Amino acid sequence: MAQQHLDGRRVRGDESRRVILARAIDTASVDGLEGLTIGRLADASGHSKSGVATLFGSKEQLQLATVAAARDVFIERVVARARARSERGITRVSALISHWLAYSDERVFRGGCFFAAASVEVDARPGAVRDAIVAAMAEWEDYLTVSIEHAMTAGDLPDLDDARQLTFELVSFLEAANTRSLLHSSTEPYHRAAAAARSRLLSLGADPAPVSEIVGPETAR
Amino acid sequence: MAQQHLDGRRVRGDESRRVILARAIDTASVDGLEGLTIGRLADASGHSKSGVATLFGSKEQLQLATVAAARDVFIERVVARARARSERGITRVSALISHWLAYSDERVFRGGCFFAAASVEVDARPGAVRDAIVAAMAEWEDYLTVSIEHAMTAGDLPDLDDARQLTFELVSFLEAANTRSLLHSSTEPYHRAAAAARSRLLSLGADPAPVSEIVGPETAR
DNA sequence: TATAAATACGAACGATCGTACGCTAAACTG
DNA sequence: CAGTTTAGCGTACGATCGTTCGTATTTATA
Repeated sequence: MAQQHLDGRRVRGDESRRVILARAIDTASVDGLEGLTIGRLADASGHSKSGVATLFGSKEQLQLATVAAARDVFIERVVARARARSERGITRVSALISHWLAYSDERVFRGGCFFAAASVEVDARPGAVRDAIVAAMAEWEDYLTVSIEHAMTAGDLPDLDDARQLTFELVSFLEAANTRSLLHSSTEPYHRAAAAARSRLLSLGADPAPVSEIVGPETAR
Repeated sequence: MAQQHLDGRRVRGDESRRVILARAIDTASVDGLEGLTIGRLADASGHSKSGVATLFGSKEQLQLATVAAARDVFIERVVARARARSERGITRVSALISHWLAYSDERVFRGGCFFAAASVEVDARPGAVRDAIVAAMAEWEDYLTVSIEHAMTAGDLPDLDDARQLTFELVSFLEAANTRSLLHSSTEPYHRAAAAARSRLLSLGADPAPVSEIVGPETAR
């Protein structure tokens, strides 16, 4: 899997990149990917400006590395945790929703969901960065769609002809809650999103028990 | 209402501001309010850089004027048109949704809905610009909520204890459709949003006839 | 008619941006 | 051991940013 011979130079560089990217994902979630600047990242991480520039090559490559780092965090906080704590079926779908809300509410990124911010920033601007955001979001929505299809196969949900429609509706609630929580400095939107997702799944005849585990903040965990 | 004595100087300045702001709302919908620059607006509108600076005073005031100009466009394209073409009740609610989708789909702003872009940009950045965005969005959501309450009073919808919950769900669909249409250069998300809103209203027992008038692109109008 | 206000311009300011160049030190490769 | 690659720094470049200043022009006001 990993390289056989660890290159000490690359190890050092990877660690530097790791530290810098940890700052970058927070900064970008607040100021946007365009708001990332090499100079400020250098100051914040104790490197020189040209050092940061060397480590990433160009601003666009820095942005792409930031997207990749944010994707790792998202997968760990939402997908991996939901997988570890739920079985396939409606329970998994509920867990994905609940962990997404917790991920946004807990401000894993300082400016809320990184991809909610980035997708809106780049949606009208073609380029490699936009392509990376599109790919990451498609990955997430595909995973949620497959999870819904598993719930259908398990008989937890009726056989919808278009699981993607339900995915669209659920992620709509999640992203709207993220933005409104930030705009109004309130956790109420998370409760609204949880209630909306719950009632939508119940309207499809899902088992009320796992669906009721879609929770907003306060009671989350 | 208006001033009695028109000041010829102000008339000239207002016209200049009008032309500049027409560019600004399009630019901001693509590059964000922070992406607005006085120099580029000057070039695009045939004014000098210092001329634009004089007309607006500061960049923040330019951003605030841009938000106000975008609000005017939104009210005309969505609220005023829906009011003119529908009666109070579920018909009005459907019209608001349908006109919102058309407003986004027709790219009244080059980068899609101005407020969808701006709200996500400023949601984690306190300041006067964010306050203006919050106020404009609250105005819109309040209007939709009141329209829902009118539909309830008219008996078109059951008496929900919380009309704002339905508002949250509906605007979630609209904004998600806007972003996804831009990200994927597709009109499909508008059909998804229309279908989602339709089925949500039908699940509340609304009259299928006016609800079916919530339409995506192609068939819109 | 004198004064003030508003539009508009050119020029310049200090700051910050992304990038490039030259260089050193360390680590790997033949 | 010689040569190459990578990390990292200092410096400098041209571009663009928001803002300020001085000045001219037009219009309104006293």
